[in-house]
Amino acid sequence: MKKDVLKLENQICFPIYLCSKEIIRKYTPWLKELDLTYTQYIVMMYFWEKEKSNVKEIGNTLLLDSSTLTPLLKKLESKGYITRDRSKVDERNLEVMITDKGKKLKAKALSIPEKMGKCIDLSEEEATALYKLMYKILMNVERNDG
Amino acid sequence: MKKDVLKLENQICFPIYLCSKEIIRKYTPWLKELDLTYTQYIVMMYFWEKEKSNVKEIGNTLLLDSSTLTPLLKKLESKGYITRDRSKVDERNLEVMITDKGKKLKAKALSIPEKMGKCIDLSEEEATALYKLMYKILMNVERNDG
DNA sequence: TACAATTAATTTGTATACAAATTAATTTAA
DNA sequence: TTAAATTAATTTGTATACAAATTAATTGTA
Repeated sequence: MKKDVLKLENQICFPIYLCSKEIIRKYTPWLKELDLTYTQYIVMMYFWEKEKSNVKEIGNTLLLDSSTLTPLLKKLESKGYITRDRSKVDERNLEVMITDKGKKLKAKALSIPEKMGKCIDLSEEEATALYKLMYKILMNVERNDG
Repeated sequence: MKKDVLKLENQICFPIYLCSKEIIRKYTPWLKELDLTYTQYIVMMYFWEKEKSNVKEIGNTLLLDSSTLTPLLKKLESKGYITRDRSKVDERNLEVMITDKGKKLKAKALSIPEKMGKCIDLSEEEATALYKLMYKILMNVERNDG
């Protein structure tokens, strides 16, 4: 009896997809207190490390299409967390910069990683192994295409 | 110097989110040949195992909200892969059933898991470890809520 | 047995996601 | 030096996702 390769149970991608969704669902109420969605939170984390950037750079780091970022960044701008201005050097580029309000938001987010950590509840070794596997897959998947 | 818990690099959820997205992106062109999206593919895999179901059952298995499934199932119906009919026993339930055309689609999908496996490119041990970790997280995250 | 509570699916509203087409600015090359 | 090619961001179109509200059917109970 040959193994059914299309059985859901035999898929490795399916649980990754589920995990991603469930984790984001878990974040949602915590992020709601900061008036952020998960993707907006990722973008804010990016700006807590890097004061100034542009759409292309953000997209390269977060693996988000510019067409996803454009409305998202407008949203963050409307909340006062970032500014959006065309570069004077090259007007094709949009300079995106975090505001003071955006920087202050970080303090409110400080408790979230620990809460999520408790929720995920992996040992140090498990988390490290998972981390490595995820980046290995990312590397491999990206190997051949753009 | 204390570790910055909000650094993107220190997040375990972020690479899971990236992996999920990148894997789905990788599936897309292969599934396009079957006229399926990734979520539609998941639902079809479900029906390749279970001929008949309903919205609630599908949602419980695939962790998809009924409001996501309603339009998706209508789409699969319009492609002729499933049928949708109110149960005569309890008209609240929608009986969803795979068609012959839907069953035949499986043959065309048979090569996809191997292609994706090559793309992910993990050893047997790595894949097993990852699989276990994903289901552990799913279990843990679901522990407290509904 | 009516009426309240529950249940299943749908609708509505908001926010991703990404491919493809478009726009506008800059660079390359004939 | 100007037309073609490239580049960055936006717009458009389609498809998830899920919470909250709604609708319709069934069940529980006073």
